[in-house]
Amino acid sequence: MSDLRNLNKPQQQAVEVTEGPLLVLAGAGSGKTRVLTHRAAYLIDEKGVKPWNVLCITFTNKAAREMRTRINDMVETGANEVTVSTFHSLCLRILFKHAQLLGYDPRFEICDTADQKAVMKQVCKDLEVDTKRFKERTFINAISNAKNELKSPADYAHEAFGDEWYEQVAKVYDRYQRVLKASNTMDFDDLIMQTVNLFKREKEVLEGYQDRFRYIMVDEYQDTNTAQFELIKLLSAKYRNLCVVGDDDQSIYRFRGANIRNILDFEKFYPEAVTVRLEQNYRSTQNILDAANAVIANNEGRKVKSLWTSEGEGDRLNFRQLESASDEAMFVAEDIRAQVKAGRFKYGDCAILMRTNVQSKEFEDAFRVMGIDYDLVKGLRFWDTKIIKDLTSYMMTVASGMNDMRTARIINVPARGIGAAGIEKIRAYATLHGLSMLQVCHDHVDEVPSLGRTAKKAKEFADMVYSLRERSADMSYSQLLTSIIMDFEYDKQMDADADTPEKYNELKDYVDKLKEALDVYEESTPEPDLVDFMRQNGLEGNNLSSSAGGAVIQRELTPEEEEEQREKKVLIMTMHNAKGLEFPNVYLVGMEDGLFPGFASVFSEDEEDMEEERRLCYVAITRAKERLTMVCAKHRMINGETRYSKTSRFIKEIPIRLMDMKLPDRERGGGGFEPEVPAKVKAIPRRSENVYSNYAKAMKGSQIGVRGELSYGVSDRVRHVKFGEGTVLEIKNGGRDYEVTVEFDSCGVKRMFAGFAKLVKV
DNA sequence: TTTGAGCTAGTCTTG
DNA sequence: CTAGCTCAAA
Repeated sequence: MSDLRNLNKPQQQAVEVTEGPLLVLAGAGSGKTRVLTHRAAYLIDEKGVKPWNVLCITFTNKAAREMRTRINDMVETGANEVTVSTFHSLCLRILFKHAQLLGYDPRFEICDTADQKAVMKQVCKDLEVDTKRFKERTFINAISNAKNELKSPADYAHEAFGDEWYEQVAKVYDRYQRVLKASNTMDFDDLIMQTVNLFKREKEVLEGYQDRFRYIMVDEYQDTNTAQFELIKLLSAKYRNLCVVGDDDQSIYRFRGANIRNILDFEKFYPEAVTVRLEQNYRSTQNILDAANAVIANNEGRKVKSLWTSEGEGDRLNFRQLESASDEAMFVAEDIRAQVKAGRFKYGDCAILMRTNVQSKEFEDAFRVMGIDYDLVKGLRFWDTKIIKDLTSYMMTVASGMNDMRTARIINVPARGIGAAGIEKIRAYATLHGLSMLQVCHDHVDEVPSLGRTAKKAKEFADMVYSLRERSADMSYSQLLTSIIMDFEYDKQMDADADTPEKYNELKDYVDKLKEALDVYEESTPEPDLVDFMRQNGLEGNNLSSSAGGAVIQRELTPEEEEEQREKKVLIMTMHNAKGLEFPNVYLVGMEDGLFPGFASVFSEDEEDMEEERRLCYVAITRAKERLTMVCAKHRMINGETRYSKTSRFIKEIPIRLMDMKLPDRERGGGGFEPEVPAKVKAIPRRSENVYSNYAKAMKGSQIGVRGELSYGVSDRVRHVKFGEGTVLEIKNGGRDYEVTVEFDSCGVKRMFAGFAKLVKV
């Protein structure tokens, strides 16, 4: 049960304010999950709130699971009655019950990312959109943004004001939405938007849920978008017991619709709101926190917070500039090995955090060379994998064949002579006659005009489906899957998809994983149903990692596996992926202007872009518990050309007193790699003046194209590797580098930094 | 219809 | 550089 003595003062306050709106500004590592779980327990055990009146909303399944177990551990009775759910699965459950009111069949399916793409392709073709000019991907993003802003196709068209692009999006959006509805499907954004629509339209339904969820808590509130904000606003409108927990400094998902104003303006929306700040950090040393505080203090739009710990200063932060990207990786690998040898950290205590995924390659190579086990956390999700999508589509087609999206996906996988043109003809005939594509293939192929040879192939395919359907009556789902792979020769496809033996094994692992998931589902569900299985799992975003051994494991592990991983494996992941995690020994890599902060934010007019990047830096720094090392390279290959970069401005925002230029104590292990550092740097004792001068030297070494080094001036002719020849219009001293404006003969005026552009006078 | 050569574009990413 | 996709030849 909840014991408030385990909490610090602000934490206690956050737990005890149970009535009315409450904003908890929870800095990184300040124990917000603790507060949330204690709060749930306090409501139920102390305030006598019924468990089923409590709702906890999170963003990720992982967070929901964690919250669930912790609430179960803490709440004395009825913990299972507390609703702990992600936004999407909450909405899914609500829509499930009231789909008819919105004109959907209650057995609607979820359209995931891959399905979206297929639909969009179709839509663009139907509307004869020039996909060279307007990319499918861009439309999908635009539609997603529109839905996150609760804009209907009509709203969108209304706001287009004759702008060609917006007009185009409005048309595509409208068509896309019709296709989804016709196939009784909702995409992820629909789940939220349609629930909001439902609540706005059906007052009694809304009131039912308001009475059900009298106490609402929202985690990671800074990541909410407009639709989610609206949803919460509606749900909490009657009782106004809304507790939101978040950290505006950790808002790093603007690019996918998160609206930081939701948290910044919370007190404006709810004037009676109580605000609690959690600033005591239980994760990192004071030096790490000071660095994080110093960096984030450069942001304008934020609620001022300052993290502190009672645990002491700890080590200073390490910074090193290496020559190239591979040197950077080798340096990190060597440093990790030295730390492990010294007995200070285990491999599993170490994490490499990078800005972009492409940076991982060098580190993988370095770790492989040094024989260090690692895990690369990929953004790829299990249910989004081609093979899983194929196999589940097969299963659904064999089971019912009602969903043309799924049938179309696999009808020619592996290739069996039914090409795109043939599929279109079958689809057209099916829509015309209100049949499914599978029915057409089975019963009406000869009526489809000009199918030619394809007709026979399509019939054969349908016959196989029907034959397996009959035999499948007393098969388990996993047996059905095995039969599918045999009957439809899917192993041929696996061969085609895998160019290496490792890849092939990976695919086989996926098949086994799917079988396992099917078995588990079937055994634990009284009335197993494939649509239900798909719906549940479609929302589960298990991330995958791939490791040196080629084995594939899911990110969510059993405790034993997790323990093993902690011991043995260095983790490589993006900074975004690291949010919410913590590691004793952290490496921030690629700390270069143009990489982190990224290109776009450096050149952006919008100051907010740089601020978001800085928040990401804040998130990255605060992942470290004990030791933080930041590294960068003077040059690296980006998009096929060598790019020279200056040290990240974020490094320069960290006070020098927190930095340590000392080299790590490395035992010579015969790795054959000697970092390129002047010998005298190693010998210098750790005195601050010297630290400063080394620091300054390191900084200076990174200055490419400083004053006086430009070989050209205004109105000179210059050559650029990519853009060709042009005339220099303007040279501006941007402080750290020159900003050069050039009019290129072939592609017009471009503005660039001299250090990046490598312009040559001609 | 299939396959492979050539072109293009290139943050981050939950459900 | 390289992954992913389009288009042209077989």
